[in-house]
Amino acid sequence: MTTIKDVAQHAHVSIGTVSRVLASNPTVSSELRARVLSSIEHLRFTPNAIAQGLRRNRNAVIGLVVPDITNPFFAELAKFVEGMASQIGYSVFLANTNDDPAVERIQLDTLLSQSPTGIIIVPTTNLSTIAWPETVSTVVVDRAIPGHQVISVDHVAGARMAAEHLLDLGHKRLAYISGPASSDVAMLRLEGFHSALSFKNLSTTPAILGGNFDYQTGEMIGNQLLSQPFHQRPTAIATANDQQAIGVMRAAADLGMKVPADLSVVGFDNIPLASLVTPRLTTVAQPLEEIARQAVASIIDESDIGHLPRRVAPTLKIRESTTALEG
Amino acid sequence: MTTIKDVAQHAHVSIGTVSRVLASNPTVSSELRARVLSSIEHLRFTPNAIAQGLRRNRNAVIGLVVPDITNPFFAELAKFVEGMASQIGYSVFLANTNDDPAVERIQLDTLLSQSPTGIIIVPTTNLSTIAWPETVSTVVVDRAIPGHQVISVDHVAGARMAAEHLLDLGHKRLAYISGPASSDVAMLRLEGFHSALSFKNLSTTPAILGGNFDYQTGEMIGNQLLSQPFHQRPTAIATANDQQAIGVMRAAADLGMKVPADLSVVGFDNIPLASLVTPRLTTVAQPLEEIARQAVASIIDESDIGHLPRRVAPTLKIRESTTALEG
DNA sequence: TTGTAGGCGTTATCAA
DNA sequence: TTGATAACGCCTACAA
Repeated sequence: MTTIKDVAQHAHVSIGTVSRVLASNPTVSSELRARVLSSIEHLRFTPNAIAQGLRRNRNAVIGLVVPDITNPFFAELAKFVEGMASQIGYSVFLANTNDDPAVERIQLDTLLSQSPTGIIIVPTTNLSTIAWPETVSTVVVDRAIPGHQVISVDHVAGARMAAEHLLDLGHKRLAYISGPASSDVAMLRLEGFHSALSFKNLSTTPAILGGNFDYQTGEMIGNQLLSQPFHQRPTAIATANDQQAIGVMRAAADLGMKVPADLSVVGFDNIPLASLVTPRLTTVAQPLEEIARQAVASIIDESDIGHLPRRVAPTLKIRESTTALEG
Repeated sequence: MTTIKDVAQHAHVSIGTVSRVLASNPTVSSELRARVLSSIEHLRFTPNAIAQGLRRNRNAVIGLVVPDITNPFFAELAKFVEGMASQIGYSVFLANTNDDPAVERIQLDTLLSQSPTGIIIVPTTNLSTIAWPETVSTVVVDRAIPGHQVISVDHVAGARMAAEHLLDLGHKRLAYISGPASSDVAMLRLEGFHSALSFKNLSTTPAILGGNFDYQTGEMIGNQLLSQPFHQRPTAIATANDQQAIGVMRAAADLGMKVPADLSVVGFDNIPLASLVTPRLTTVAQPLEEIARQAVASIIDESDIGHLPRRVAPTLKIRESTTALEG
């Protein structure tokens, strides 16, 4: 392993000078700078990030903590975060919590022991018990945690858009599949759904059922909902995320129902898969790249110390899984 | 930030002693050990991984380099790797290469600057130009790279199983959608497909078409294949991975064809989605958890220095997308 | 403008 | 069995 010392010897300068050209310190003569640069090139020297980290008490690393990287939504977030981070020379730690607070604690502890520059987290708990070193900045995605920077879509507005879309299509018997009651996101989206309905007079109150943010929940509750007699079952179902929506479509297919002819379905998140299932899923899109961009930026850029919650606007992607109610 | 020094003061011992209890060094008296342990507890001390890394010239970190974390297959690999790593106190770096050799180089450079214990990589190039420090062990997944430990599924056997399944069902006009010719994996799977056919006498030679390992390729080539006149188009299509297979099913649906009645489809990988699409996809399953287990183990366990390629056996998951040829 | 030296938190070697 | 102390590779006052 070649060090700053080797470079110094090779260029016939002191290690201080090498360090300064590494830091682009302007106080070094162009002559020496050239010599050092060529030595660096010649020796294929890369500064030891560990040593830099120790010295600066801060490693060029960003921690990304998500409930489940297998969830396409988080995978995409990870892709964007990793892309932006590596562009500026940062590495990213990936940590899965499996939605388990105990695991989350441990993950954060080992992450913090690495002195990351910052941590981007989609938390499963309220984190209040964690001792955050002041040196590591954090960005919370999707959830509001007191004392931390927050970035997320406007969940309420998004769910409202979904519900309004269904209502505009003439649907009256709606159902909503929510996420776990312990999830702020689930509650916000549910609130959005409700707020849209409060403007209309519906002959029947919509069924609200909750579960997890996964395919299984969608399939199970969908099956339950759609197994009801014709005149009771919903003509449209909105869900708290795309996985659930796809599960619902799966259940509908298993029951011999056609989407959207027999049933309209709207999801949330716009995961890549949403545009690939049959029929293509109408859904509320999160501007994930923008979220990742802001998250990384606010970690790197220390000038940005305002703890204002940032809400980014969702957009409704109308595709094939929704249609106007017939007759 | 509390350090080993603080602990030493609090426990009225030297920092050497604290370091020794941290290392579970048996040469420390049980009395002092107890004092130190309680001080550690009391001060909520966690050793600084960066400092340890500098001293040991090796950080408790594993690098995971994949072409695209958005690919469910790699996402699942990441989940398993991360799970096993964090269980033993290791963190994992995630790096996306986008299948770009130049990006891969840069990613590896910044990764190596962090002195990881090892790197698990699904390479896009042959890596020969990279200078690997001897201190960081590597495991290559899916591809054989001279000089590196390799773990992968038996691609040839897997593709052969898929082809044989189709032949057993009576299909005669087969087509195969391959991956990029630059990919070893694609070539091995293609070879497996061919080897199965060589046993049978087919009235027509199967169409072999190549593209990328993604939905789009499957959809595009599928469309092309299925747009042919009835008596020319294939009755069964095998693909190089599940995304392509799902793309094919998408194309079939768009053309008004039913799977499996009008067309049988077999994928490869068994991504989570495979069992959720309609119809559920018949596919060749990779034992991903086992691959992850072996990869992590061979990085941590230095006794395991044999560079034997390890091939793990695939299994065929027969689901709903394949059926016997009618008439 | 350049060089020297102290220290970041830890481990490991050497005495005691 | 324990306590000093010298590195590990780098940055940054401080001197020159």
